[in-house]
Amino acid sequence: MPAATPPQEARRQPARLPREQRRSQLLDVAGDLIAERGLASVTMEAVAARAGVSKGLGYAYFDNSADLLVALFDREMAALDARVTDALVNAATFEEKLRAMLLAWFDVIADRGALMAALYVPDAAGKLATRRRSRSRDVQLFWAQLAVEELQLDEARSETAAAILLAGTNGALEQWIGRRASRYELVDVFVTMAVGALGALAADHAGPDDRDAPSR
Amino acid sequence: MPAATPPQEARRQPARLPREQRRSQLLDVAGDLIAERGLASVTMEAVAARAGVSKGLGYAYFDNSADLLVALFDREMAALDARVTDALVNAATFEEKLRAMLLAWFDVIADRGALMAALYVPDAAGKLATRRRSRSRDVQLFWAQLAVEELQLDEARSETAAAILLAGTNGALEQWIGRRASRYELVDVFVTMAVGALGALAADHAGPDDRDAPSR
Amino acid sequence: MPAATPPQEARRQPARLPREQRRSQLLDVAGDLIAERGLASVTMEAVAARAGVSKGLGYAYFDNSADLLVALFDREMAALDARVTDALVNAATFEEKLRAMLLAWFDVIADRGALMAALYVPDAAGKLATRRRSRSRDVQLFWAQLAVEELQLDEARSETAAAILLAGTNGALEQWIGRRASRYELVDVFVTMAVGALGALAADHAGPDDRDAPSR
Amino acid sequence: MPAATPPQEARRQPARLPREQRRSQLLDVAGDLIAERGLASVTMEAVAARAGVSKGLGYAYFDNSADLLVALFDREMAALDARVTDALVNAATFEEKLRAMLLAWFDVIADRGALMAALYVPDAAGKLATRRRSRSRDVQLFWAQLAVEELQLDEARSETAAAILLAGTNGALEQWIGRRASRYELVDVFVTMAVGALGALAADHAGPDDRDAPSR
DNA sequence: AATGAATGAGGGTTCATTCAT
DNA sequence: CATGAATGAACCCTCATTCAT
Repeated sequence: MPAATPPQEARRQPARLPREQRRSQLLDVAGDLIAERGLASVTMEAVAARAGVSKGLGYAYFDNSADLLVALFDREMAALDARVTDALVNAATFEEKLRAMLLAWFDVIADRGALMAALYVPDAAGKLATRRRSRSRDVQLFWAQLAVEELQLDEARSETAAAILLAGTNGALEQWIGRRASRYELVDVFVTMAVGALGALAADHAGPDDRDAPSR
Repeated sequence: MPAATPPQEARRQPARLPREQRRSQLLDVAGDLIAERGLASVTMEAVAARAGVSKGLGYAYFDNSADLLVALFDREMAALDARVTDALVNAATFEEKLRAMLLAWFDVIADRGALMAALYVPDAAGKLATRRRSRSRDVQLFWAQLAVEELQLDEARSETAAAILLAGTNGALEQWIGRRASRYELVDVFVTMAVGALGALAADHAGPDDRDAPSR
Repeated sequence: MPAATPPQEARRQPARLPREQRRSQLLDVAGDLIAERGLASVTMEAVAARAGVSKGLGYAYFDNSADLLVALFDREMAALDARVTDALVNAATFEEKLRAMLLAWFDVIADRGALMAALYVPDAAGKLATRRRSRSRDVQLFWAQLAVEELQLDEARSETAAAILLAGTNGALEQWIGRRASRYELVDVFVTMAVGALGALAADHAGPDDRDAPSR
Repeated sequence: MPAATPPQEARRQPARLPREQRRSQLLDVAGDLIAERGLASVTMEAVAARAGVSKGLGYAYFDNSADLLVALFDREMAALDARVTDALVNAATFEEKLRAMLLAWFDVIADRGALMAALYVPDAAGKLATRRRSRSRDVQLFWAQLAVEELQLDEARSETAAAILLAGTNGALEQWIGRRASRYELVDVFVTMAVGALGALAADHAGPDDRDAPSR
């Protein structure tokens, strides 16, 4: 956009800012952009314009645009983890933990909705995708471990089960976003299903030991 | 190596092709690109280059790259549906159907692997996303209906459950792609979990009629 | 435009056509396009599509798109000339001739309005502009000659006067198109002005013979 | 001549330029292009190439080529207006004003010749045409008003007369450009004609009150 | 720490035109 | 006479990124 662009957005903060504050402001702006216009709208140029700083400044804080995205992802996920960790403190049983985690998760989505959705969704491209995958794996292992400890599942199946359940939360999320069920209904159904599923798995495991034979 | 630049890509076919064949070739090429470098790598230019045709030719077949993607999605999903439909013919119980569908699905993935993964994964942008969402909803309703009929779940929870389970298949898929489990193990685990989950849901529903009280 | 374009416009005439008829049809189509969407919309592709023939066919009739435009211009101008010539037959005085010509001209514009306007307007580019200029010069000389004969103006000034008056008709045309005056009012005003202007010129010429001296 | 390709165009100035200066340079270049190769030759790319800057730079100054053209038009017309306004200061009678304006106008054309011609000529397309039309209307109304005040013409006919005379100046211009008459001859002829034309109109108006009867 | 001019690559799109069939 | 696949040039536009100040 050429000639005489008057400042059209909020979040202007022209003057010199201490490093951390400026960095944080840029991330905020990127987050707003994502929430409003999607991941693809996060260009260094757009972020700078909206932050009211010059085009080049972003590069003093992030090596390139992919890095900016990764930094934002890390910040948001750290916040999410903090909430989940908090929620887990008071949960005793596996079911309670599951429920607590889901509620915490839904809380964060309710707060930073579109942003989280955009960040959390897999799309295979770039550094962000790599980071996301690595995080997903961590979360998956955390839950797999929990299932091993609390439900005595074997490790391999526990991991698979965790992957499936975690992916399943996306389904719940979509139902929620599509306004087809309330947050509490969803958590109830999900927890019931998860407990049922893991129970069945534990039972199956205890039973017929011929996992590679006849039945298949 | 001097002079004579060798043909750098397969699939070169500079000659005149009948319309349908060229169209199909362009879709193939787009599929290859997706599988190798992700959705975002499908530009009209890249497709043309790889197909060994001129930049402009693609526009004689697709209005733009979004349309090309939708066309590819439709083609691949039609193939998937055909296989799944075949598989369901010989399945009697719900569990058998589930297993049949999953196996058919994995078969297709085994064939067209990364492509399917990339196409099937949710992201936020463009016509493809719309198309995908609409399809997902259809599939979800199909399974929800099945659950209602065969397991006597109520409709609302059945829908939610279908959404969760369908999303869960993505988890299984990732495990498989990450080579962390075999196709058959995954299907076993998934079916066991699904049956357990739906059973728990049916039981829960039949039981305590106070969906908003004590036990929760 | 790709895939399955159904015939959306009239003037289809698929089968083999005698040469002159096809040529004429293509010119008609080009004329329609100009009238509806302006000169720039006349591309070989658009003409072919609207005529319901294949893209390449136009080149069997016109060497290139500029030639097509010139051919159309010639055809339309020939029609205009025929009308004007007709109108002049019954006009005796210079004033009558002027009036007759203007009315004939307005008639044609009323008929083929937008097309004539687009064709007749100078825009400096390409063969069409050249042709238009050459025609304008011819018309100008015709009227200059008339003024010399009937009003005894000297040739040089007569030519200039003709150029000015002819250009002036564009002003009248714009007034008409802008609906700011009726055709008859415009002709009246124009004829009055033209006669007054030429009379003043004749008088001036007769008078002070010092065309390059004091008064200036 | 071997090696060392010489700088092929003047106006190269690769270095960093203050914003206004660069903008102005780009307009200059566009003007040159128009004068030499017509309106249609003004593409963002051609302007950049000729200015010796990169393809994208133009977009930092103008949204697109249509905007660039409008900016150029505005700049040139402002210069023209300034000259005409100057010239009018010392003119007392209508005839003197007319003459002053014409001379000022011819002066500007002599300076920026082909450019003005190309910009001032009506064509059908885009923002430039809109701008030009609006300006033409303003100029027309200015002269119409003058004629009303000084020659007691009625408003409606005065407007029409102004439109015709203004358009007529294009004819004079063409004569000049075609080197068929000198600037002073043209102004003389034009002024004589204009005064004669308006006089005739005033007389006609005063005379027969039956504008829609016998004589026609 | 910050600006803002400038580059250059990448992708989009349209058409005139050619040519094998 | 007619089709329609294919090319290639010319434009359009957006950004990541660099760099002198």
